[in-house]
Amino acid sequence: MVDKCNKCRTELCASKVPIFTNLSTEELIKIIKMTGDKSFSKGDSVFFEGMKANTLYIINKGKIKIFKYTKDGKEQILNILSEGDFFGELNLLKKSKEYHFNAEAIQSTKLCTLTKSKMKNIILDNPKISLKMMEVLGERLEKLETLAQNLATNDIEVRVAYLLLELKDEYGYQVKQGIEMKIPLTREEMSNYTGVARETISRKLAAFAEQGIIKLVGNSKIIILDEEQLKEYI
Amino acid sequence: MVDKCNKCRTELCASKVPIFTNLSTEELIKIIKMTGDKSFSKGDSVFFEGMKANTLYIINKGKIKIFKYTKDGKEQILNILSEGDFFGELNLLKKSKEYHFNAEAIQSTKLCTLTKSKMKNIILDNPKISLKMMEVLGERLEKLETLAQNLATNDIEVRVAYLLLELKDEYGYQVKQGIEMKIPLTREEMSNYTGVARETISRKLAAFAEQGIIKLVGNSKIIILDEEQLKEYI
DNA sequence: TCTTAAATTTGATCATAATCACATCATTAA
DNA sequence: TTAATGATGTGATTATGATCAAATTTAAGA
Repeated sequence: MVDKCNKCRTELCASKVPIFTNLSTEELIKIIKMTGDKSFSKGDSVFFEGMKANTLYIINKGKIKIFKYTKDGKEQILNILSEGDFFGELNLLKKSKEYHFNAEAIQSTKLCTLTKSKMKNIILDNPKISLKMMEVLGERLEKLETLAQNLATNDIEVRVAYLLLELKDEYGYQVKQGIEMKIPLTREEMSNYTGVARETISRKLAAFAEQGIIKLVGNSKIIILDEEQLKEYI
Repeated sequence: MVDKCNKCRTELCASKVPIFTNLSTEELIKIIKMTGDKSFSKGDSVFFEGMKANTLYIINKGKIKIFKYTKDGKEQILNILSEGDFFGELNLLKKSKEYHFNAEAIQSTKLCTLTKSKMKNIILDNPKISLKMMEVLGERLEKLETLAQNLATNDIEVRVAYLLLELKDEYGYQVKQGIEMKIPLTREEMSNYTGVARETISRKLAAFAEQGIIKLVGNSKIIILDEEQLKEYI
């Protein structure tokens, strides 16, 4: 029973995480035994900005949006994380003991949890993990730099084109017509990621569709018909 | 002669760098022997986006701005780095072999240089360095998240207030009237950091001065008279 | 399938910062 | 000190996206 559970957990959680991929099977099992589980429904909060931070979360299934609130109460989405991604990790290293952003499930989501102290032990036992983590942090930095660059751009079409290409990288798959993607974001969340009003997102998407660059199918499916033209905006 | 040089270098470079502070004196000297030097005048480029990345830079003296270009050719400043900061490090870990941003001296600047392979050796010899580096990367991530949050804010006064408070943390010192700071940024660079037009920066600063929140002295000195009121914008 | 609430789109108006043009100021070097 | 040059400030205009107010569409549940 325990074995079955461990095997199942191995397949579903720690082994999926890039930062753990260098470890031996024994190490992995040791880690898996330390993890806990938590389930969240769409719209549930994992934690809020300002809450005491003592847990590292690893996404087993589902999607999490990471965001902060701007002065006027609007949420600014910083990242959308999927299966295998982890978050809450910065607070493992820093003096600060509070999360500085909010995490909320945008789909039905299962998370594995590791306490701060257990994660520290794992890192101390396996120094290579920190190298892997640095790599992941570096990628996240680069992504945020690009986000900042785009938020600074006053040309709104550039921002929307950037959003579409970001989504493509994460959710796109080839179909006859072009690259189809089932997006996990509502128009409002697209607005909160790009800093562009919800109505303006609608209008720009409609304009792109008009030009034959994309095709809108319902609310959550977009097909990129002409990727090259989209790229020219950036 | 060599000893004197090493001692001098110890004081001026590697020992200043937070990621090296845990090391023993012998380790430090070993590292210092590996570093090279480079000097830059105000306005000189250290490297461009797309250039082959094989060097880690440590700031010995001066200031460096890190930026990317937006589609329309405007520069978006991502960070202003000072003495003790390092940059170019992400490329030590990633497959990517090219810098993905530009670095330019905004003051007369001296840099210490470490090649990619030498830095790798140092990390392998001293696993604790990677923990320190993670901490620094985490701080940089947090800063960028706040930058993104502010660039997304459509209220321009919020962005300018944020800029002033950022500058205060880095360059402010108490005087009778309030907190004085000698800013290393031109109005244009403030514009390129906040994503707000240069003229608008001028106008908003003038408005803040009008309200008695700040006092402008020449082009590069600002005194924050009422920090609380400034904070209320954020 | 039908119902219904929520999400999205569309239209009209408005506010505001970008832009352009130029005046003024500050700083550096002679 | 004075040029001379680059940086900054100011005014007027304009463009554009935010906002408000419906209308419409979508999607989930009965």
